[in-house]
Parts: sequence; C-alpha cells; structure tokens
Amino acid sequence: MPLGTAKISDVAREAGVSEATVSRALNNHPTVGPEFVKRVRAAADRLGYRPNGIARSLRRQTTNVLALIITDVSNPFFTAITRGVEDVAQLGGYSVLLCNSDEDSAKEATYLDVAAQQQVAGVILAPHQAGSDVSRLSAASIPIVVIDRPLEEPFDSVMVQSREGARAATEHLIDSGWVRPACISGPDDVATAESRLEGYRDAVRAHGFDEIFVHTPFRAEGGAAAAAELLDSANPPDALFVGNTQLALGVMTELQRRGLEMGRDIGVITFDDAPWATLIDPPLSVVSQPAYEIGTRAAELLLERMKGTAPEGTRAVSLGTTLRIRESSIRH
Amino acid sequence: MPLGTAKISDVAREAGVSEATVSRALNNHPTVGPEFVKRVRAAADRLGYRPNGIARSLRRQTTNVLALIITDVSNPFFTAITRGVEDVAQLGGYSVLLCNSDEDSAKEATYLDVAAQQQVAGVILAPHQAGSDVSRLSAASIPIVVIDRPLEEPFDSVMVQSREGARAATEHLIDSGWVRPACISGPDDVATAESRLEGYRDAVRAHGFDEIFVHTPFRAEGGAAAAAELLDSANPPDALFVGNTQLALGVMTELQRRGLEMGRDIGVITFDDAPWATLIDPPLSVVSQPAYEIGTRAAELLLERMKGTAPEGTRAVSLGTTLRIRESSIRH
DNA sequence: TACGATTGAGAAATCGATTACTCACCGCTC
DNA sequence: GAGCGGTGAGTAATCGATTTCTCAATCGTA
Repeated sequence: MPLGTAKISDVAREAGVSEATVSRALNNHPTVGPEFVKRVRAAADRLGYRPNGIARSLRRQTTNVLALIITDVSNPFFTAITRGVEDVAQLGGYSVLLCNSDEDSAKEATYLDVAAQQQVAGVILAPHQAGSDVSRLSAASIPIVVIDRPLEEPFDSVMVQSREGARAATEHLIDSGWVRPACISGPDDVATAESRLEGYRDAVRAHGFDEIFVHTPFRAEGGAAAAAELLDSANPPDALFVGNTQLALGVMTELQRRGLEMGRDIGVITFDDAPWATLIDPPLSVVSQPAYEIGTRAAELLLERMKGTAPEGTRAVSLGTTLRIRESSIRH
Repeated sequence: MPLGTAKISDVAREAGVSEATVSRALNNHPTVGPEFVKRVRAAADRLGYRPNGIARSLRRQTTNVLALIITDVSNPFFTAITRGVEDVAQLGGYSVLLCNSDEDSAKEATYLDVAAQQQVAGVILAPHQAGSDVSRLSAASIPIVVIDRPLEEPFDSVMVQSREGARAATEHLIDSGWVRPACISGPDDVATAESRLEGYRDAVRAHGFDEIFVHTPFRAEGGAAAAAELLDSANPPDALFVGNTQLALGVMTELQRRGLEMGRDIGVITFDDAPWATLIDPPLSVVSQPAYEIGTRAAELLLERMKGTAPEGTRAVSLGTTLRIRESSIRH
C-alpha cells in the first residue's frame, strides 16, 4: 500500500486499537490514555495517514473551507481583498476556495450552489447584483459575509464609503479649477458604480455644474468607448471622474490616442488605487480603498459568525477611502 | 422543512419510490422508466432537492472540482492563466478551486494536502520549486498538470520558452545600441527566473559583453532594490532586462526617483506583458507570454487525463513568447 | 403454454470518519 | 467486601448519496 493511502481502519489495525480510538487520539479527545495516543500517533506516522476530508466533512456536516466569491480576479482590488481573507482564514485553520463570478449572475449562482453542495463553512460574497439568490446557503445555515456591494437580505457586511469618496474626488477636481467634470461610471445595475455616481452628482450639484455621465461595463474597452463618447459630444467635459481602474486603463488609452495630456488638457481622477498609478505620466490621482482590510475584516466577521461568538444582529462595517492626489487631477 | 434542505430520502418518500431510483433517475441511468423519471424530477423540484456534494464525493471517490495552485494571485500573469483554466473547466462541468501559495513552499504543501484530502479531480500546479512534494496526490492517483515551472517528477506540463524569449529580449537591447545590459532576475531557486537569466546570458555572451545580474524576490521592492544596487555600482549598466512585471514596477519607481528616463538614460525591457505597459511613459517593451493559453492548454491536458483519453506518456506543451517592442528599450 | 431473456425497481452494502452509546475495570467509600 | 462513580476503550449508528446485488414482472419465442 503506497504511503498516504491508509485509511483509519489500517491505522487501527497497525496500532492494535479500534477505529474510534484512532479518531479520538488524533483529534485530541481527552478520554484517550497517553499510552494509546502515542501508539496511535506512531502508527499513523508510519502509514502516512491523512484523514479523508470528505468522509470527515460528511460526518461533521461542515468543512474547513471558506468560499470567497468575487466578480473579477483580474482586478487588483479583489486580489488584495483575497490576500486579506487568506491571511485571516489561514490563522483560523481554514482554506480559501476562490471563485470568480466574472460579473455574471449565472456563474455566481453556480458557485453559490457549489458552495452549498460542498458545505463550505462560510461564504464571503461580493454580489454581482443586490438580488443574488443566497437562499440555498441560508437553508443550509451557512454564514455569509457580504462585501463591496450590498445585498437585499441582511447579512454581516463590509462596505466602503464609496459615495463619500466619490464626492471628495469630484470636489477635488472642482477645487483644482476644472469646471465641467464628467463621470465614467460602471454598469447601472452595480451598486458600487451607482453610489460612486451618486457621490459625483452630490458634488457637481452642490456647485451648480452639469451632471454628465456614462454607464459602461467595468472593462478597459468600456472606459475607452465612454471617454470617446464624452469627448466627442457637443459640449465635452474638461475633467473625468472614473469609476474604477479597469475603466481608467481604457480611458487613458483613449486619451493617449487623442494626444490629450492629463492635468493639462483634462483632469482625471479614478476610484481605486493601482500599483502602476504612480508610474504613468502624469501620475494618476485616485480614491484609494482599503482592499486588504476589507478582506481581513470580512474574514474576521465570518469566523466569529462560524464560531458562534458573534452578536445577535447583523454587523455592518463601513470603511473610509483615502484621496491620493497625484498629478493627473491637478490643473497646470 | 425549508426549501433546499431535502435529502434523497425525502425525495424518495415524496415520489413514492426508493432512494436508489431517485439517484438513478436524477443521474440519467437508462434503467429507469420514463414515468418514474418524471415523478422523481417533479418531487425533486417541489422540494428544491440538491444532492449533497460531499456524500456524493465520498461514494464516487472523486469530485467535480479542480484545484489550481498558483504562486501569486496579484500577478496578472497568473490571473490570466486562471481565466483560461476556468473557461475550459466550466465547459467540462468542473469548478475551480484557486489556491494562492504565495511563493511559499509551506503554503503550497498545505494546499496540496487540502487538494488530496478533498479528493479534487485534478490539480494544475505552478510549483514554487522543482522539489515540491506531490506524493500524496500521486498516491491518491489524482492527475496533475504542471505549469510555468518544471517539477522533478514527470507530469503533463505547459511551459513557456522563457530562455528563448529572454535571449531575444536581450538581443533586442543590444541591437538597439545599448552596450552594457544587465539582468534583474527573480530568486535563484525559481526555475523561470533562472531560465530567463540563462537567456540573457546567452545573448550577452554571444556579443562578448559582461554578464551583470542580481537575484531578488519577485516583488516590487525587490526590483527597486536591485535597480539601486546596479545603478550604484562602479560600472553601472546602461540597459536592464527585468525578470517580471512585479519587479518592473519597482525598477521603474527607482528610475523615476533618480530622474532617469527609459529609452534616453537607460534601456528597459521586461518579461511579461501588463495592461498598463502602454500607458507609462515611455511605453514599456516586453516579452509577452501567452498566459490565457497556458491556462486553457493545461486545463485541456488535465481533463483528458481525468477522462482517461490521454495517451500513455506525459505530454509537454511548450509555448513561444512574443517580443513587443515599444519605446522603453529603444535608444534615442 | 411455458421457459429463458430482459427490464426495472427495491434492499442492502458501501465510501471513511466521527460520535452516541455501552460496558469492563479501576479505585474509593461505607 | 459490596456498591458506586469515574475512566477509557470498544461497538455500532450515523452522515447522504451511489451502486451492487437481488428478484419480480414482462416480453418474446419455441
């Protein structure tokens, strides 16, 4: 029998005890004599025994796996969240199953189903839309923490004050002397896109400026198309507040194509920081989100909920943003 | 009983048949009468029945989950691979469990263990080092496809012709008139870093130039430090071949800090493309890897192996790179 | 009409670990 | 020394679905 193929019955035979004792010994039950523990441990080591996680899960009715469902693996914002979740989960002895819903409700539903079927211990979900159906998880009483975007049903959540951040960013554009700021927003059915747009509107309205905005998918091509549309309009904007970095990538490509320089010809500020933001020319001003912290806080909430140490009601963590003014937004 | 909590026995009772028949009906066994199938389907729908994936896995001794173990989620190269894997896996009816080993052999070992314990159907592994211990997977006869970096043991693999790409990049620097190209390489225990370095050496040796290189971890800070070290040396290089984009981020930050302009003061080319490479000033020349294709090919190899339709021996797919010359490498 | 072949359903074993229950044995007290 | 509580191990039930085995009913053919 190759090493690592042993099952509990093999260990029991090798150690000369019952399967129950093996299980108890390896799970540190206090009712096993030290002599037996030693014998079982030795036998298990000799055989390279690893408990079959599936059998264990079936009996225990839970796993030591968390699911993290995000909408876009290629967005650094979500990978930063992932790291936060992983770090906390690992400390708690959990593995993280990362699922990429790709801004697609169907894929999301599939992953929610997989999570329920696999009886993960908990789920951290960045919902595609507010109406995501999590009933199957609820039915299996699998705890959920919602991040980034709200869900209709009440759960523990970790959100970012998008609206305030967006308002501050737009205010900053106006303070810098731009007089016709527009907003390139994400899809109108995505909550974060909407609240960023709301923040933008708060600011322009307060200053009596026109509200100019375009909705587009959170992808570079969307950003490029939106920028083109705005710049080709009869009364084009002189500054842009961009909904996220994926969009910004496209926006900047389009500006480059047209030979427009940020800070000189057009003011630009983006929601979300990126590692390359300081390297482009001029450096990109951004509203930075505490992505890593979103991950850690969400994981903490989830672990508490799983251990049952969480308080009764749902908890809503709301994190602030940081305005990082670099040069793309400064008029010169 | 809340919807979605039903087990097979409930469905059996509801439909007035045995559990065996329910199982067979829902799994499309040909030995169930059409009348029964209809009755079982209806009952299952009424109760919102979903088979318990864990119980199923325990009995079937396999799951419909693949594990993809990568070394860095925040590297766009790996997220592009991820998308490729996901797309193919989904077509085959598999979900992808993404694991981030974080260039850490211990974490990698943990995930390999989890994969074995959870009896995933297959594993796609980007090993941290050639010596990674996959014996537990082999023991459980879980198929493995190795990507990006080689493993000592022979498995199906999808690799990139790093050495050739690196040589071409360095040749290009030399052709552009730079006379003292250096290499900022990754850790000396990472195979891809080594073969990129080898490619660099092939080129400089062919031209009789000095071999100048630094090893550093695949992180931005590493790149910055390495660049600083090289530039502060007695006889500093006039061009840099950088091992990956994470390093490039740091290198460019350091160049910026020193007021050095790429293409004018120093030639730069990097292994790996990035979405922002065309936006920085000047645009970054790169050696582009077919990341998405690595993912799809690896997943295809794995699915074939899992279905048993793969040929006897191991298959090694080797993909070429593309030199994307932009401006950072061109002397002017 | 009767018998073998075939179809289709149920009963029960199975996957591998955990845990409720059972019970032998120990030392202690009265 | 008998009874009693506590300790620590084994026995067997359990988790939920799948699948092998079994057997009744049906069909076709001689």
